[in-house]
Amino acid sequence: MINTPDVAQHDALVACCKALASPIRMSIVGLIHAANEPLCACDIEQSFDLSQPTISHHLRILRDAGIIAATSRGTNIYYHIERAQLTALACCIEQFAQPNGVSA
Amino acid sequence: MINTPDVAQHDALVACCKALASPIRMSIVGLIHAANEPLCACDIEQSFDLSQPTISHHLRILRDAGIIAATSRGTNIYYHIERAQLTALACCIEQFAQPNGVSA
DNA sequence: CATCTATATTGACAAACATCTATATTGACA
DNA sequence: TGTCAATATAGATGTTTGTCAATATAGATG
Repeated sequence: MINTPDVAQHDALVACCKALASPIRMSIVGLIHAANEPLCACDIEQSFDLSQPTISHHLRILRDAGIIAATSRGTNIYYHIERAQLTALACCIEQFAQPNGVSA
Repeated sequence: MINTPDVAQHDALVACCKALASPIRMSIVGLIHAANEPLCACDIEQSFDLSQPTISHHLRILRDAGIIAATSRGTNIYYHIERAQLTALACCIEQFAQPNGVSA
């Protein structure tokens, strides 16, 4: 979650941007969003022309940033979007678009 | 501006995130926002313990992503935030936080 | 328990990035 | 025009990132 004090917030903000700063990871998020339901890693892998470990790596980065979360069922691992985190990120960015000193 | 067709929008989105995916660049944006007025490069340089060319480099990346814009006056170059771009970015991210198929 | 499937981890390597020093450009002004 | 101040560009170098092949782990099932 992005809402903590100054420095930590700044770091989390950067971490989220970093996680989304890749065409592949942005596409993964778009894919899960478009699916409107959790997707398992194998579904995601099939959408890209990249090796399984590479996708696994990108999923971990998104997970570490708190942008997606995982739920296991049997041998499958399903990923869903962490809405609160993305909303918080969007708010932080929107702040920069507002004149300073304006609360809303 | 982020609002164009699919692929271009995706790329612009990634480009913006990439530009913000650095503690220094995020701080630069925060600095300009906090100042509430355009800041010239020399002001920005003084806030960091980095060489002038390095800051210049980061400013260019932010500018190329459309997040800030420059205005020259004399020998100084003043940077301000491109609010529309950041708002567009925030909206795109917020979309991912919303269930798919919901327009508002 | 042996084996299969799904996913993660490790190690290696190339590409991209951040930083510096040195140098170039541009505008102001004596 | 010569010089100074502000900024940008170029080239070199260490660090980080993306990728793959190989291997490990964990759950399901014969």
